[in-house]
Amino acid sequence: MEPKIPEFGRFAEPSLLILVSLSDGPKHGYAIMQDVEQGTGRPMGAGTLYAALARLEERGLIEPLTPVDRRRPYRLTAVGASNLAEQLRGLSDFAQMGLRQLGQGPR
Amino acid sequence: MEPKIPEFGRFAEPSLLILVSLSDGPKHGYAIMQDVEQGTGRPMGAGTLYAALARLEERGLIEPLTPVDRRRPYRLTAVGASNLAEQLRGLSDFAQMGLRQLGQGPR
DNA sequence: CGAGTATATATCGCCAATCGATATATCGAC
DNA sequence: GTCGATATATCGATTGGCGATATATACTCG
Repeated sequence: MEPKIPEFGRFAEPSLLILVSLSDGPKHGYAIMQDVEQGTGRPMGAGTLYAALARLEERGLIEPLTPVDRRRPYRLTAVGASNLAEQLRGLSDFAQMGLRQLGQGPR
Repeated sequence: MEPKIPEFGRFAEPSLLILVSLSDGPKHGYAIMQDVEQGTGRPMGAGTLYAALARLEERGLIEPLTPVDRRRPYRLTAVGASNLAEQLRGLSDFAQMGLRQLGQGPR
């Protein structure tokens, strides 16, 4: 396990999925659910989603926009975006390294 | 979030780290700890490690070899290896997709 | 109009997993 | 013989994910 890989401490799958979805532009919760389900093939339960949204906001990675009707949209903050980029780079490096070590070329 | 990405349900960071470490060859717990710490820069506590090892064994992803002295080495099973490969491929695809969407080329 | 489905958010409780701390024992070096 | 490194084990607290349930509005089709 030679190469150093950067921070991706306690990376929560649903949270990452949410951040990636939001990197496409602001969305409200339900739209994120659909987007993620459509992208992964697996639905993300409402419990998971809204809990994760609350945590992400609390940590300043996303921020709420002004609600339209019943919709409460969120967008990535600058911090959230750079944090996401860092995590994804770390994940990518890690995956590449792992695959290399497994003896199966990096795709 | 267009492209479909394969299964990597509830991917546990420490477990993945352990599997990747073992993909390099059989190791006992303490050696895994050192390997991971050296590879990530962050130490993995003993609690996390041995709990994860127990789970991985229970699920047939790793198996114990005959102990030498105090050392209880483990190695990847075939199932563990293919499972790991699958997860890493999923992670890699996911990371690539996310980075692309973030507008920062795939490295 | 009325029924049923889709949209939309919220919350509760269970369980799985991580983390930090602590315990215990052996080994090697000095 | 003491100290630090090696080695494994376990406990308690916290976090986080998941499934279920609740509630309300909007849309569509007959």
